[in-house]
Amino acid sequence: MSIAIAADDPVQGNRALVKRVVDFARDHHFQPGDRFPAERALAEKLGVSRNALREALATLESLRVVEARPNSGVYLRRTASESSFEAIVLLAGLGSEPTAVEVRETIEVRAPLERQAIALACARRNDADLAALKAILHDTRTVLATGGNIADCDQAFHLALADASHNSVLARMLNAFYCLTLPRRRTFFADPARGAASDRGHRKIVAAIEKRDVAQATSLMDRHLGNAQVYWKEALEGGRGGGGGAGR
Amino acid sequence: MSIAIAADDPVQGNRALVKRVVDFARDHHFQPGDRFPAERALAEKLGVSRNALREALATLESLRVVEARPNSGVYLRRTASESSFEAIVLLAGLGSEPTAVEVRETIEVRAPLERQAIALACARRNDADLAALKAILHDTRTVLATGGNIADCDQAFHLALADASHNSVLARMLNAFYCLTLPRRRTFFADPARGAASDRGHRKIVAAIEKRDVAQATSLMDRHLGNAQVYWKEALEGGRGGGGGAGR
DNA sequence: ACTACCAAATTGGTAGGGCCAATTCTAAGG
DNA sequence: CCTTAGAATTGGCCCTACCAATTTGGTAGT
Repeated sequence: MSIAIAADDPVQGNRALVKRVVDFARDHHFQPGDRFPAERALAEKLGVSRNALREALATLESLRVVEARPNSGVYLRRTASESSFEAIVLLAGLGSEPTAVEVRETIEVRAPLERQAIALACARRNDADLAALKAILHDTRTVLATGGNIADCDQAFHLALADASHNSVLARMLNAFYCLTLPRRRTFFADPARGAASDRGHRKIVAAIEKRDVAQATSLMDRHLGNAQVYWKEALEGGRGGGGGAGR
Repeated sequence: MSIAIAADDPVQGNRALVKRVVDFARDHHFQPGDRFPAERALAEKLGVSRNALREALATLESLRVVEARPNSGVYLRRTASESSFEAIVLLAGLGSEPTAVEVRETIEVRAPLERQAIALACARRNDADLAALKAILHDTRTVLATGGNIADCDQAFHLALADASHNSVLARMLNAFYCLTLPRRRTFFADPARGAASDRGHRKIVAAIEKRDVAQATSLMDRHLGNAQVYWKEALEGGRGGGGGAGR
């Protein structure tokens, strides 16, 4: 597939510092609008130079997580309405588990996008797209036959699907959403039954895309996303640690 | 309304430097994967300190526009598939006009999100949401009566609509999309006829939301977005400068 | 007691210096 | 021609210093 995965490289360098700054806010029970210590003080407290801290703050500011007011201070934004969408992905990749509300909201956004992607894929997919999808299905079968974990295959499939929509913005966003649930996905697919079920769903979807049957394809995708919703609901209501869902 | 608008503050401080770095890449006809000059050299060429440049690069890296490889250099990413969604908004705010492809792709992503937002709004809107929407409609009428520009009212309306979905992720993303077309919107609404037409559409949508009529509301929204598509198509095909569309 | 005003401290923004570790390039040596 | 050791390059990081704007505190005048 053509899209490089984020997952392990979101600002890999100062990634750690960015996380520490976020942790600082969390550990101090920051409320939206709260002010961080002065850069000099915070840098000393974190044991880094002011330059390094400022680069981390520049990152957080570009993600709209914080706001730096000249001659005043650095303030935590009202994340609910002001912070960047990518910030959620970043924070998720940083280790902060998403809350139940974030998961619900994310699913509500992802669902119509997946629906749109598959609709566009039906209309625009070319032979190369189809071949790529089928190749991934073949790989998946091989992995399943040996009892392996199909997490990588699943990711490849969804990326190929997003590519087939021939909309790079859409592909990017779906990729971001996918990465959001990456940590749980491998655990999820540890159960071979889930892998097999996922594979069956994928095959039906590819068949619908091959026939360019939009109605059938979107219907199948809706069912898939419904499953994802169920999994997440169980995982979150059932105590957060159940190794549960990362829908397909 | 509750959401603060991005528009004029995306990293206001080093915003200018970020733009200059992007411009540098553009002016030098950078291709994806191309390497920037060394930080020291680039800082001198841009007439800024290395620290300031590094903060700008940290911003661009967090937006996945560039990638810094230690002991190697800073490289331009394959923006089509690797750069952040927010990067488009940033670059748009920086003055770079979106390309026709970007506009098409953006509309294709925005449409299902608006659809989802209005569906959720029908299900979850409370009296306060409805009151906010109606208050905006009232303001709009006042502005229209005096022949003013309803760009601000339009923005307030869409923000209130996004808020009524009670999904902050969705609201954030729609806000970002809205900001993408902000520059053209005021020009668009300079024509009072367009403002009046937009207002009529808004009123129908509010009525549908009040009745919690999902089918009616989404249908109305689809029609609106269809208009938007037409406007953009005209604006882009008709020579890019037509003062055209920022369709609601 | 209240106000007006000025100076000191604070703060983010920026500059420029330096050192390190890893990579890459280069040239000497086999 | 290949190997290898050293030099140059590069991003990552730290440190000090200065600036402009704001905030803060006290002081003098009414």
